[in-house]
Amino acid sequence: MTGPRLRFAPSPTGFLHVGSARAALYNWLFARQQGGELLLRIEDTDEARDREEWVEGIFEALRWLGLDWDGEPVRQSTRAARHAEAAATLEAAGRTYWCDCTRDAIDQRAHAAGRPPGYDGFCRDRGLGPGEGRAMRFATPTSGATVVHDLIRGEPTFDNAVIDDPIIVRSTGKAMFVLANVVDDIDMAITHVVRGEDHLPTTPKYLLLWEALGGGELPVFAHLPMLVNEKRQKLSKRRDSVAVEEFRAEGFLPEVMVNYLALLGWAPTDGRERLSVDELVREFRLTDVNSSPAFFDLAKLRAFNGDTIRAMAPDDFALAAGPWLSGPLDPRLVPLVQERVVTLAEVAPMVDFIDAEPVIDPASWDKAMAIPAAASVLERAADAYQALDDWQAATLKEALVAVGESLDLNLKRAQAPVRVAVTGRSVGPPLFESLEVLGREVTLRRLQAARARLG
RNA sequence: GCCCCCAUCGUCCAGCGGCCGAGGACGCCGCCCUUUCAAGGCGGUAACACGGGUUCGAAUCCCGUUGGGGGUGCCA
Repeated sequence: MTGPRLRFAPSPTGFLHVGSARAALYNWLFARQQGGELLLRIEDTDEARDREEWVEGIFEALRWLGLDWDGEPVRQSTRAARHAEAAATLEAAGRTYWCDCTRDAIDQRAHAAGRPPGYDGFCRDRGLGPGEGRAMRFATPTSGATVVHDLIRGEPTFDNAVIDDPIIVRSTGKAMFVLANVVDDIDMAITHVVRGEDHLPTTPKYLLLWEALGGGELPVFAHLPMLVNEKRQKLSKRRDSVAVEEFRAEGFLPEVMVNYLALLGWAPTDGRERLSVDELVREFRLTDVNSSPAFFDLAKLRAFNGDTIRAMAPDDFALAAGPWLSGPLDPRLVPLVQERVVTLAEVAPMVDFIDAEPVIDPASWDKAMAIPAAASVLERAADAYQALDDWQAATLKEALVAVGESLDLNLKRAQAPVRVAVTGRSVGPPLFESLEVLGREVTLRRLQAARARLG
């Protein structure tokens, strides 16, 4: 007995969004845990919307997340002959008919008859043959019921009478999604179909087609809860910015994405939330996945990312942040910055004053320089730093404490003008370590420039 | 309209008939620490949608209501 065979079957119509990534992850976790296989199928049959660049983007995003797959990805577009063959089989078995109804005609008939929208089987018995503007429909049973066996949802049951006859071959001769999907799953010997809940309503058609094609043992289904936005609507590529590639660019860590995504719809029962990939593979249970939709909470993702960054070895952190920086970050500042960022992209703006002249933030300036003694602080700090023997954080701090005392200011207040003068902002890494790295010359120049600016 | 799915703190989860006067995490609030900002420590706020059943006992099972979502394409 071989392991289960799963598939992730995205259509290349955009970036990989987090909902798809979550589906890919759950497929991957289950396959890896069960010693099965995860196949990749690119459903590129929508010429109007598919773009080749998205295909490579999907591969790249999956690789970044650490989700690998078995064998070469299957391009659905290369399987047209098999789809046509399957359609011919169904036609020969008398399970199909040709239809020349336009969408308008269908709608008008429904409206005129006061029936709900949807195809009415108008062409079922017209005996039409293939031809211009004619599509092939699959004749679904008019009685009985079709049951979906779903690991997550139990057994959703659909009356066959309410299942419309789907178009399976377009008038162009190309297979529609349902047919291609079923034929490919049969040929790829898929045993478990793990996908979004949005596919559940079309699953009975899938099942009926599978049986009509003699696909053999039916796959087991697991329809995952949708990922929703703050309005509790299904995440959409257009409306919501949720591309995996974007999170990557913003400096989220791949293991954090995987950890967080895994928890959207599933959790171990002991309450642990920070799980390694190995732990996820070991502990994940498809049957324990929730059935209710989950909101993708950026705040929690950020919390996880910050935690993980802080837990990194400083060298690893510096290495990881590299791509977001123009040059190397002084080792003395690495741990200080590491503790203060949530994403890797936040590193650069935090230390930009080191290598470039500070950009003065007006609000910070106004607040720090508002105290009457600000000018004196800058002057005396410059004097003290000019005379300082030992240019180190500890002595720099001592000297400024003394300056503060001479002006009756505590360090909290005395450091503010210096910080803004040197970094341009009121927030940033610890001041004295920053000055140490900056060096005497630059520090003095910036203190004097700020003093001059004060007038 | 019709079909299907869903329903525990603001959010994500735990709970699978008694251990629940409901637990954890994120968020939020307060306090402590503190050279800014963080981090850290401590404490707090906050939920079983509603109504019927079943049962000695229900957040947990059943039915209904309400609410939300998805589907209903010659898209996938």
